[in-house]
Amino acid sequence: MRTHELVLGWIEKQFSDGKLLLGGRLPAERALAEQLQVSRTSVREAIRILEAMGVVRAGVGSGKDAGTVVIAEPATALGAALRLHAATRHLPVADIVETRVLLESWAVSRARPESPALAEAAVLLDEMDAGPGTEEFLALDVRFHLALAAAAGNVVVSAMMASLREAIEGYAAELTKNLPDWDATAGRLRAEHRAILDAVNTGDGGRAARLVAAHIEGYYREAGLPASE
Amino acid sequence: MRTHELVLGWIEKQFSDGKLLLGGRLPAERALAEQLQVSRTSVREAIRILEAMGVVRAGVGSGKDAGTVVIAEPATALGAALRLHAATRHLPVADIVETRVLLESWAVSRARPESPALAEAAVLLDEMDAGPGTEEFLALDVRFHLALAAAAGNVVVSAMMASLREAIEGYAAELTKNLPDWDATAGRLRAEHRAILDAVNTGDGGRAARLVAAHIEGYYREAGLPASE
DNA sequence: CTAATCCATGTGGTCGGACCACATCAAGTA
DNA sequence: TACTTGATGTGGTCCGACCACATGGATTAG
Repeated sequence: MRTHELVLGWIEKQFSDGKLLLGGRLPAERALAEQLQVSRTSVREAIRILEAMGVVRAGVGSGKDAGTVVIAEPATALGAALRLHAATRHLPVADIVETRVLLESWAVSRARPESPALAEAAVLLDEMDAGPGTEEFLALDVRFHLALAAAAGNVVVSAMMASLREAIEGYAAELTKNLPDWDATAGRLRAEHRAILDAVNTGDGGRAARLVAAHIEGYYREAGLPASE
Repeated sequence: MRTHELVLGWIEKQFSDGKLLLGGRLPAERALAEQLQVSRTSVREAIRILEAMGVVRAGVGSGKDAGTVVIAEPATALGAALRLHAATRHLPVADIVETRVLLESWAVSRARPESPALAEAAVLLDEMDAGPGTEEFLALDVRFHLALAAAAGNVVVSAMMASLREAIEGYAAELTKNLPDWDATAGRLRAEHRAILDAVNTGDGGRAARLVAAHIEGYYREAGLPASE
């Protein structure tokens, strides 16, 4: 077993033993190296992996944001992984979109009308009505869909949705350029958003699921989603 | 921007430009360091991340399996990420199980009866009838469910399912110890497997989805899935 | 006494060099 | 011909050094 894997195992054990909590700090790299009797290099490689996994964040300097602190951002890891594999052309974009439809349909069908995330979603829709630019509109769109997903109360599904979105973010931005009339599309999207949110708020999960599936698939179809290879 | 991120970006660009294909090799660490005018340390940190993401595999020595070669194992990355976050108690096991039910139900409802993966699944069921030990039974069970998922033809869903399974693998193994009568449970699971595969083979996706959901939820309920915190 | 300045301290980030273990392959040898 | 041996190239590990940065206390100017 390689040395950095040993370090990784030690740190993971600290996690499962509850000795490292969210917001807590790992020992300093030099201290950890001495404690585990390994080189600082190996400690750093382990920390690099944890950082890529969205489990810790490394900060220089001293004080508040310094040191290596424990965070909880699973979407970071999933997003980076999907993005990399998409870059290698081994994850068909069509599969990613299909998975997004699957997860999001489920999420809205399970969303609880009393969830505070829905109130946030409503605010986002108002902002989208205020006539933002294309880029801003898309950013709000992402947040709206994530808020919808959050209302289902399953953090795994939320993280996966966020990561799918991140993985095809650049791709989606490219697609908007294929649209014949952005203003018309934006108007349609806004209306569909209202309908989806309304269905969720009235507790009609089935209708919300159908609407959101049509919403996503319709968008990619209009923008010219290429056939899978 | 940190140096290893620069290296990461360069390599990712090679991917998206199609200059690095599956089975291909990255330049040697020392060569890459010189080419990008960075230290070998930074190159190694970037490679460590790619390795954790399931994008490359590093091998020592020379010849066939040596060097850093490009692979495509997205499930590795997703699984490791979920496992780590589960260890930090920030991913409720209940959410993971729920997501597994969601993905697997969808997969079997979409499975194509003519898929070769189903034939493989049938073989696995025969092996499970041959009376393997508990550990072996569980290993076959994993492969059976993955084969079912593969029949849906969506690699993203397959990868996510595999990773969910990996994340709670140790946990599931613990659960079996809670079972009052393993032989009885194993017999029931085998019967349920047959019913699921039969539903898929006859093209009854709806029934297959209901069966698989009940199959998974029933197992965790029997084994005493703790309430989410 | 107050306020600004300066510096000691500790953190991660980067670098270059060295050595090791390993696997292969070619040259040399029995 | 068959075996041995060494050269070569790969990743794995370690060490020591220096840098940039942020803080906090000591020092100094007002």
